[in-house]
Amino acid sequence: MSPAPLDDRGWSAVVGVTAGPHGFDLSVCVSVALWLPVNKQLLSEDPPGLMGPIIGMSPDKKAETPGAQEERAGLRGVCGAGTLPEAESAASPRATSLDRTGGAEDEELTNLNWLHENLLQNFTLGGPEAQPSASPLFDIEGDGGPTHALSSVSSPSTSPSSSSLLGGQGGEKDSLKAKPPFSFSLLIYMAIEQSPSKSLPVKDIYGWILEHFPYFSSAPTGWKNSVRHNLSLNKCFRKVERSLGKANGKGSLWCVDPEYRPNLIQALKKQHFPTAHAFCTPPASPPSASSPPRHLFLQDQSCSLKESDIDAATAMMLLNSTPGQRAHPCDPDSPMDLSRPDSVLVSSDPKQDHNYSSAPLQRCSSRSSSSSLSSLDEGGLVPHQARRAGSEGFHSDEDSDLGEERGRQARPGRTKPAPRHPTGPAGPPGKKARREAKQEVDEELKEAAGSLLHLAGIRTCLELSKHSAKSRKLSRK
DNA sequence: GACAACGTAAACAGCC
DNA sequence: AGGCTGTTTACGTTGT
Repeated sequence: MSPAPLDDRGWSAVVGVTAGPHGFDLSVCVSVALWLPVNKQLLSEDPPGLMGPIIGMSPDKKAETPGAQEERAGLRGVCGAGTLPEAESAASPRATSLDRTGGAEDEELTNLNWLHENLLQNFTLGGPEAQPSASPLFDIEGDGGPTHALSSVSSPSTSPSSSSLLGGQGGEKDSLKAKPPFSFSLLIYMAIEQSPSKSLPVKDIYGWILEHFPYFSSAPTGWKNSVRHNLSLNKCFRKVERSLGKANGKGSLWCVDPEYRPNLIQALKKQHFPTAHAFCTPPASPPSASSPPRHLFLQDQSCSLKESDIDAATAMMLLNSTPGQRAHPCDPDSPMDLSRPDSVLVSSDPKQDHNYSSAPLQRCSSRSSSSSLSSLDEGGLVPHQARRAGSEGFHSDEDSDLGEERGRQARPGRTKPAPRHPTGPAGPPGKKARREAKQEVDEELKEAAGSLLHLAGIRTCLELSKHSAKSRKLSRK
């Protein structure tokens, strides 16, 4: 099914991919820019019209006031301490240009100027200097303060700017209240990823969400329940005990299970891309003169990019967490250890998203259709370790302290191993020529993906795969 | 229609 | 006692 350019709430995403000078060379300009409503019509409507699915929420429910911000300040200190590694060392309190654009009014809902000026730097796949503490999505500020892209743009306290993130002028007041196009798990993921220590107490997660998605400030309190529900149920998130004797020790810290991060990344990717296509065809209301730079949109050349290219590019972007840059409380060894095959696997299987209980199996069942990276999977890169039989909750074979601690149980009906349909080189017998051609294509894809990874300084077992592919090639000769 | 993902609500227990 | 946190169950909606 082809995705609608915009969802029913008028949200869309901006995903920029600029092919480098060498075609597949996407070394730099892969940018993603969150989301924003571009449907002016929708935005100009009254809130109920804008809210879409959430209309159904009972309006009588008590609105939550965003009071978590001051709490957040207090909690920040907690995050980096205790059982968690000191990850904030790289914190570099700096005010991005976003801060300065707080009062800027966007003339157009589709004016992506703010995006260009404020966010792109943070989202580009530039060199290491570009992202001191890169996150799959954001330029995570070390101090987790309101200096990062999103918060500075959308902080309700600072702003009109939030409206710019949410769509700019005019109906911003309404758009502010628009439900973000992210699932709770993704919101949580983003919150956690943006924290200096890559872990947050629930309260901070609330705070982050409130800060960046003001919609929730006026939403019924049920969303908090949903957040907790997600944290508890979603295997992507792990609970990390606070250090003993810590003041404010109520509750635990939550972090993203590195093993499941690819799933979340994948989910994020999926959440962006369908709508991203909207930008292939210019929106109804064309960007103003101060449109974002060429590389912001797919348009032109980018439109001609194969989806696989885009996928690969996205993966590159999302994986823009150079090894060693971040410490992860849950997995100090490798926050996003790109040397681990499972860390780079981003499949296009919708079932692989992230949720609840089937993630590990889902990963195994990566169905690679068009994604270059997925072709890695085909290339035998599905990590053996990911193929855990009956993996429920956190696997017993990994850091048992946490795994046992949570004792997540199987959700009946939630754990159905998706059948894996390998589409690898094995083709119909007797069609030697076609088979070889297919293998050639596969190998080209692998090499292309490898180039991408190489450009990002990522070494994965793809190279091994390449080697083996070449070996196979040689052995065939 | 089945299924999965997701959202929401609610009950409950434990802790502070 | 009340609020917060965490877990669990249930159900509805939506998309595939």
